[in-house]
Formats: sequence, structure tokens, C-alpha cells
Amino acid sequence: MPSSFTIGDFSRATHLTVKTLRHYHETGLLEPAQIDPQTGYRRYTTDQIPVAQIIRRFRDLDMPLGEIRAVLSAPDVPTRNELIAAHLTRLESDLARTRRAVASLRGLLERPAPATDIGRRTANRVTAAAISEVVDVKDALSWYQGALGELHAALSAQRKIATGPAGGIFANALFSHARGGATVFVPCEGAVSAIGRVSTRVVPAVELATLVHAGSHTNIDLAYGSLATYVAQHELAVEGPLREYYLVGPQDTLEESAWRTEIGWPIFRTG
Amino acid sequence: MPSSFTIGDFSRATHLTVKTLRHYHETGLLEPAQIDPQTGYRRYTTDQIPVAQIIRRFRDLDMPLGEIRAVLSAPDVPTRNELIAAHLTRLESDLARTRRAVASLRGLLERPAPATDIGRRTANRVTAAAISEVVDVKDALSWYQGALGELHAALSAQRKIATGPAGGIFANALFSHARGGATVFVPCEGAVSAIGRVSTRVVPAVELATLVHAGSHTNIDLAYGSLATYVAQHELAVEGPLREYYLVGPQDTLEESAWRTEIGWPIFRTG
DNA sequence: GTTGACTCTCCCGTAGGGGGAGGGCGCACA
DNA sequence: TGTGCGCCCTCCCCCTACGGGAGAGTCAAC
Repeated sequence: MPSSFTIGDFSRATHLTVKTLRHYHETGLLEPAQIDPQTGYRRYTTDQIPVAQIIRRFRDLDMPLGEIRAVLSAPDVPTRNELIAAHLTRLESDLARTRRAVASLRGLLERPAPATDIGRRTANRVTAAAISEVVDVKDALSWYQGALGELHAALSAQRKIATGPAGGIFANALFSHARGGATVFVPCEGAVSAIGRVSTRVVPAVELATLVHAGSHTNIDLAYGSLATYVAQHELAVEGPLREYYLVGPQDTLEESAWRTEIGWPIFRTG
Repeated sequence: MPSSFTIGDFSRATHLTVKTLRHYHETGLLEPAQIDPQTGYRRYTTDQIPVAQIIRRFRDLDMPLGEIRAVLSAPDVPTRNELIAAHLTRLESDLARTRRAVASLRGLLERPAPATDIGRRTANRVTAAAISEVVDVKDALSWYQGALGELHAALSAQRKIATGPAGGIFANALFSHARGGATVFVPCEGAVSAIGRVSTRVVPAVELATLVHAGSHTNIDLAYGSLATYVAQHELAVEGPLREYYLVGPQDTLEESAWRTEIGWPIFRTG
């Protein structure tokens, strides 16, 4: 009387399909209690039903199988709760992203694109404290916020004053391949001692076509589109990595609608 | 001066990766304005930037590419808005599902499973108005609600009175393969004229191990687990399709916590 | 002519399974 | 003793929406 189930009975007991159970066996998420060495038939026990129910709940929350495995094999309750909380946090940020996308879509469909004010200017060569890394474009926002925070901390620790707005330099590959070199800098006088990721860099001069984008970076692709249209219609040569200047940004206010970001496409290379 | 872009420039203008643009070309979602017949190089125009921006917004909402194509090629604005609204509705129901899953998970982790009251009874053979179809298990809830509504409508149109609670019969394949035959029936006296999907059926007698599940069907797998454990531990033979009786269900109240569903596993076949 | 950045096609991989082929196992029914 | 049915097995291909990388052609500048 081992009270065991064939895979079919177990699937009906748990409402997981036979295919799914085999998949969970393959990936080691839920191993049958026993396997008949002759026939290869899987056998599940009643003890495994609650486990399967838990797995089902996590899958309903779109938790990846690997994470579920981690939760189930967590050594203690706090560890387990931490993993669960991390996933719930991710769900919430997904929800926030969705809300932003809905709002943005509505704006795009209802209102015509706002008039844009494109200009040209020369960005002078400056010395700056900078952080450079290869990043993924979808992490760019949180990355540059973190990097900017670190830069400001390093400057104030060395009693240095920023001599202009913070900026960023982004390789083309970052956009066309979703991954590439990125630099955030804060211009300042003289050299900065290297602390953590911070080092001193000379930001070269460049001629830019520029446009100031207002609001959250969710919609910044609209500004890029306008700028691209402008340079295409004026048959300008575009070359080199992109510039952004954070005139008003997360370091100034949490109110995203107040942000002002100047984006600049380099027109000529200046060596 | 065609104001056109290479794929790389267009990707930077729209923040869509080169890979993504090629994929959209392949699937016909966004065809380049021109393709050099010699080199195969794709060329995009400034006109396509707003289209790409719209596509990006829909993708941010996880709309499938096929649906986006439908939206973009919608013949008129109402059709388009309908498609969008349908997708937003789906997003909301996903959100509701997530909320339910969180609540259910919390309950499962914090509270022990409630004691269950398993019994056995014989379901007598009855004549009933019934609807049978092959359905997908994830549509089961809305399917049976619709079917039940149709049954009640047919009965009242013919001035017939239900002689017992409504029930369902579900093939095992429905659970083990996520798709299978399902029947919803309302017992009544005499034959019913076939209207729409409704026909008269004899529901055979069967010996059942039963359990009354309280609350929303989100958690009904717990009841199934208890029942499966019971029959396994009592070494009962289980055979034939599953029964459910909707003692209190969506036809009675919208308050899901008040629902009472008796689920029954057939113990013996009764011909 | 050569470099280096860019582009092309083609193939493979992802997560979480679904669909189906081809074959073995076990039991009831005639 | 078939034979039919309903299980179960493995193996392989399919799906979405791309990403990674190989190998080869293209373009513009130096």
C-alpha cells in the first residue's frame, strides 16, 4: 500500500498536465518518488501533492522554474521569504512598467507629437569624473542613476564642485545591439582620485545636433526619432557615440515630469 | 534626398535593435521602405519612425506581433480601438489572476490546509438538459458559466424546472492533457427541445467519493488533491470522468467565497 | 589597398511546455 | 487467444520574440 499514483492520476490530482510533470522531472523540479526500472513508468506519492500545489501557485505568478527550485530548496524560512519577496517586487515593477506603457500609448494615439526644438551647438572638451561600463540597454536607467550617485559621492568626498551638468556618452551598439559601452560623467576641475568605479576622463569636444526632452525616459525614443528625422532631412553626417546631458534629472527631483534631458547626436567627428 | 536610414541608423532612431528590425521584416510587421537588390541592404525612411514607435509601445504591453499587425492594418479607427481594448482587458484579467495567485499562495504558506470532509454517495441516473464540448482547461471556468447560462435560458424558455443542482462531467484528458471533453447539465423532467448547443442527455448513475469545496475555483486543485489522497489511501479503483455539482455557484451569487462545489471521483463504473 | 565599421544570411539557443509519431504494457472482453 | 483500448514511454519538432555568433559581402575613409 504505497499510495502511489501513475503520472496520469497524479496529473488529475494536481491539475498539472502529463507533459508538464514530465518536464518538471526532466528539469529536476519535481522528481517522481519512484521509477519502474523495467518500464520507465513514473510513480508519485500523496506526499508530493502539496509540493505540486505550491509549484502551481508559483507558476501562476510566472516565477521561473529555476527560481521555484531555489525557493523549494531554501535552507530556512527567511531565505525562502526573501526569494518570494524579490519575485513579488519584480511583479510590481512589471506592473508599473505596464502602466507607464499604457499611458504612453494613449498619449501617442491621442495627441500629435509635440513640436520639437532642435538646435546645434558645440560641446567643449572638459575634464570630468567618469564611470564607464558595458551595460545592457534595458538596465541603462537604473545603471546611470547608480553611477551618477557614485560620482556625486566621490566628488563631495574630495570636496570638488561640478562645473556643469552631468552627461552620458553611449556607444551606438548600445541601441542597435541592446548592449554596449556607456559612460556617465560629471565635469569638474582637476583630477579625481580613482575610487571604486570612478576615474578621471577627458570628454572630447563634439559638434552636436541637440534636442531637450521633457519628462520620463520612457518616452525618450520620441526625441530620438525627431532628432534622427532632422539629421536625415538635413543630410548631416552622423558619427560617433551619442551624448546626453541631464539638465534636470533624478539627482534633482523624483518628479519625472520635471526632468529635462538634452540629447545630442554628433555631427562631425572632432578627433 | 530620400532621407533614408540604414538599419543601424534606424535602430538608433527608434531604439529597436537591429535583430529586432530584421525580425519584424521577416514576419512582415515592419517592412523596410526599400531593399537594395544588389546588396540586400535594408533602407528605412523617416515616415517609418512613428510606426516603429507605436510598435514599441504595443510591445511594451506584451502585445503579440500578430496582434500588432492586426492593429496597424485595421481598416478603421473603431476596429483598431476594439483590438486595443481587448488587449487591455486581457492585461487586466492577467492582473486579477496574479492577485488571486498571490492571495492563494499566502494562504497556502501561512495556513495549514483546512480539514476536509470526504464522503461517498451514489449519484442517481437522471435526465438532463446538457451541453457537451471539447474545451481547453484554462477556458473551463468561463466556458461552464456561459454554458450554464444557456441551459437555464433554454429551460425557462420551455417552462421547465430544474430538479436538482447543476453539474458537470469532465473527461480525464481535460486535466492530464489540458484539453478534453466537458459536459454541463441541469437535471429536469422530460426531454428538452434542442436549442443552440443544448440537447437532452441521460446522466448515468455513478458511485462517487465526494468533497465539497468552498470558495473560488482558483483553489479547487486543493480539493482535488485531498480527494486523490483519500482514494489512494483507501485503495479504491478510480475510473471514468469526473463529476462536479454546483451547489452554490456563479448562477446564484457573484460572491465567490460563498460558492460551494461538490467534486466527485467515480469509484466504480456503473455501465 | 587596407582598415574598420557596417551589413547580409544562416544556424542554434532560450522558457515552458504542446503536438504527435512510434512503440511497449496491461487488462478486459469475446 | 486474439484484439482492442487506454495507458505509458522516448524522441523529435513546433511555438514566441528575439539574442549570439559564424562566415561573407559592402561601404567609406585613409
